[in-house]
Amino acid sequence: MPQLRLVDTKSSATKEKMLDAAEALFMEHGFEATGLRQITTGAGVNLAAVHYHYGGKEELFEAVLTRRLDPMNQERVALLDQLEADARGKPLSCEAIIGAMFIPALKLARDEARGGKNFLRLIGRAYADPAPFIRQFLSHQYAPMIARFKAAFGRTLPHLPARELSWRLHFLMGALSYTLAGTDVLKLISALNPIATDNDEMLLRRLGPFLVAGLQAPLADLSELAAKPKGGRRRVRSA
Amino acid sequence: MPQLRLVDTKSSATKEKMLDAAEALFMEHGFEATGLRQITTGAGVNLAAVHYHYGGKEELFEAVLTRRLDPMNQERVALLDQLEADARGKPLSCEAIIGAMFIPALKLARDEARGGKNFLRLIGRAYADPAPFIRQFLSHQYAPMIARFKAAFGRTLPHLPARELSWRLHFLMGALSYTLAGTDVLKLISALNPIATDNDEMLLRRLGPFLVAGLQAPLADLSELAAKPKGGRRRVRSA
DNA sequence: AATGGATTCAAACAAACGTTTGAATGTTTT
DNA sequence: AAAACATTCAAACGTTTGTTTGAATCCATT
Repeated sequence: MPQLRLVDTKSSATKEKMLDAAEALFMEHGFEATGLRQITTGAGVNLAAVHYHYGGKEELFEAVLTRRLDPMNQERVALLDQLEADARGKPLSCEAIIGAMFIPALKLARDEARGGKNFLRLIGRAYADPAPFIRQFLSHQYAPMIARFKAAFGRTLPHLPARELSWRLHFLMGALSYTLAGTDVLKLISALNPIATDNDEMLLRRLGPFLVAGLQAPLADLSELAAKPKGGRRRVRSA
Repeated sequence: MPQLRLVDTKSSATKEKMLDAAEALFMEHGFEATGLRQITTGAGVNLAAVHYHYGGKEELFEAVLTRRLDPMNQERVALLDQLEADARGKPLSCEAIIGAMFIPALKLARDEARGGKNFLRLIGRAYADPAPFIRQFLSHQYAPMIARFKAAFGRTLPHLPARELSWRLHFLMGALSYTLAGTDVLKLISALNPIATDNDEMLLRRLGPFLVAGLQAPLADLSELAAKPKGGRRRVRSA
């Protein structure tokens, strides 16, 4: 039997060097815009090492994502399990469930050694990527966690129809993903500049109430919203 | 003097054919993954026409976005102006302002001739793109509209501190962008499948209450959220 | 008909892409 | 020491990339 320790630690040396370099470059330029030569020279390894250790560029990208996403989602589910165990059958609060989703992500965003905010930006970008292999990978990666949290929200908000809950989770993921990614254009607009000065702890304090209120919102329809002024005055289509 | 009409209509023929083909391909594969040769053969024009008419790939991409975004954002602002004129000094409702943001986007999403949903997906993807020229272009394109809407929301929610409002607009844009883009991974997950059967009108009815409630949420802090169970039981860090 | 500017065309450009190869080197087992 | 395996290496593979060029073509004006 081979000495697994030594073999693994050595091969892992180059493998991890490539992961680190690939992560940094994917974060900065995205998947398509990053070349394998940038990665390998950045990692100080040979070009062919990518195919030897991972099989190709796509598999390397998946490995970059898996290294961070897998533990984070496991932590999310574990946190939720813990909360539910502590509650002993009683439904959790919205705040608690949101926290279980948010805190592991925030911890990752804070940890510069694990990619920090830029890694979440990379995920946010991957979400919007039309490449089939990325979409397939992400859905496979997130499916169990999402299902788990949907069930938890369902117990906390029993009055909410299932489809409505699906939508609100959809909106929640949107706001959360956008916020964590932190790449959106709003940051570049002068009117919203003060955002940059906030720290991460503040962020949850602001996003939390927003999401809780949204999840608990009444089901009232918005028919009046469709450009019909309340006063009954017809809108004039001026020439 | 040359007959501008004929010249313009002729050159516009190829220019627009390229815009159409580029739009479709950018929507399907993204900016980086789309080649100029795919675009020009798809449009039935010569490869060099891209550089002759636009100057390069990046400028063509900007032209694709401008053609749809410019009118949409103008319509948003015009709608808001109209609402405020009708209100005669009285602050608008949150629903009304959200509608002014949402309806022009929804109209674009519905119009298959103008790219439909896929075009909004393209925008959503551009938001997350790290390429400097894209980020610079989008911020320049959106800045006036965002500032205008922020002022409107500020009048409607005077109790909200300016920074808090910035954040909530940030969350709102996230949820809205995510929803309109419709590309996110949630759709691929079986637990959330029924989403696909909804129509667009329903969408605003669901997103509206969520956002309104979020915007009007109280400012309460979420200190208890930080993984501290209410019962006072210490969390055990099992080995 | 001839001139002039606008547009299209086929062809080639250098550079970068992901991937493959086969020999050289390193490391562990027989 | 020798054999067997794992890893690294430089080099080249064939494509594809965005861009450029210069001649050909079109069209309106002179």
